[in-house]
Amino acid sequence: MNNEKRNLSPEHMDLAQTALDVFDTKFFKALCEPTRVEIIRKLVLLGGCDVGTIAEGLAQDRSVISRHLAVLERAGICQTRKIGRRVFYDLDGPHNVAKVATILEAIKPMAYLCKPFEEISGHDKHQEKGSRKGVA
Amino acid sequence: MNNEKRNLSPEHMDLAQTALDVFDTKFFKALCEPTRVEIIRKLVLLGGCDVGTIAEGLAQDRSVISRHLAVLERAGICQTRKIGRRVFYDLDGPHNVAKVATILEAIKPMAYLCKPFEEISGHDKHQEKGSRKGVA
DNA sequence: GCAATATGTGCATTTGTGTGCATATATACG
DNA sequence: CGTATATATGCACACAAATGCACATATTGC
Repeated sequence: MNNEKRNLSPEHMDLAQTALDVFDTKFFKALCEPTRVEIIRKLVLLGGCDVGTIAEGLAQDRSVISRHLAVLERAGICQTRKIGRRVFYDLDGPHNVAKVATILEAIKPMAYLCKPFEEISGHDKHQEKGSRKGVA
Repeated sequence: MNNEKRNLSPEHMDLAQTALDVFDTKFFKALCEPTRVEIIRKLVLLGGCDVGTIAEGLAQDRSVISRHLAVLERAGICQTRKIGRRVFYDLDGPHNVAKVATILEAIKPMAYLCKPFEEISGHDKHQEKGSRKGVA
């Protein structure tokens, strides 16, 4: 377990800090669930809908859809508006696009700072003999 | 549960199709885990490392880190190279940036196609009396 | 007021995931 | 060859998340 740090340049440190700050766990987690993705698809197609309409045709119980919608809202992916006894959910498109754009900007330096095995291939430590073939 | 679909324009259907096709569940899922994010941070800082070095200083057992690295690799986030008895993991920066860029391109139309409650506010159905205040 | 409808919540069950330990496998070293 | 080191895997356990049912709450319409 060698501990010599190689890439501790300001650029790398900034990338490690900035990039991972924008990794909104709640945002990613909300998008991991197949049912939630289906809900998003439906919202794209139908626009703002009440819970009953969204749950229509989906396999899960309305209460489950309601919970998923709450997750999406807490992640900032959609907004709600109560009209009478119904609660309408709608995607916050500008917010979602802005969030992904922010992430992209933050990780962009990774494209040239984290090229896989760029330095290790030319490195002179830890070479077990005859093992480094075709490194590049 | 009204079922009248409102936004079934070609643009919305294309968005629903294209955008959600690029929602790589494996990719998002890999980024949900705090430990995996820490691993990524370490890889940014140190560059390509063997498992032992990565696990150094982290709370979890090496075997756990090894598993997390396997998840990251299956998600395409990092690549591996075996050198001797060690396995080096390194971030695939170009791939990761390209993936996020693809997602951003796919969801961009959402910024103007999914403005929350744009149509519902002016819609004439489902108005329970006196409930729609300040819609906009 | 009461019945009907829409949504959210408590609870129990199931499923999935992270974790650590022990161990198997692979490679290096002597 | 055997021993030491590095990594991955099998297994068991803990904990979180998804699910469905029943029910509470809120609102409409009579």
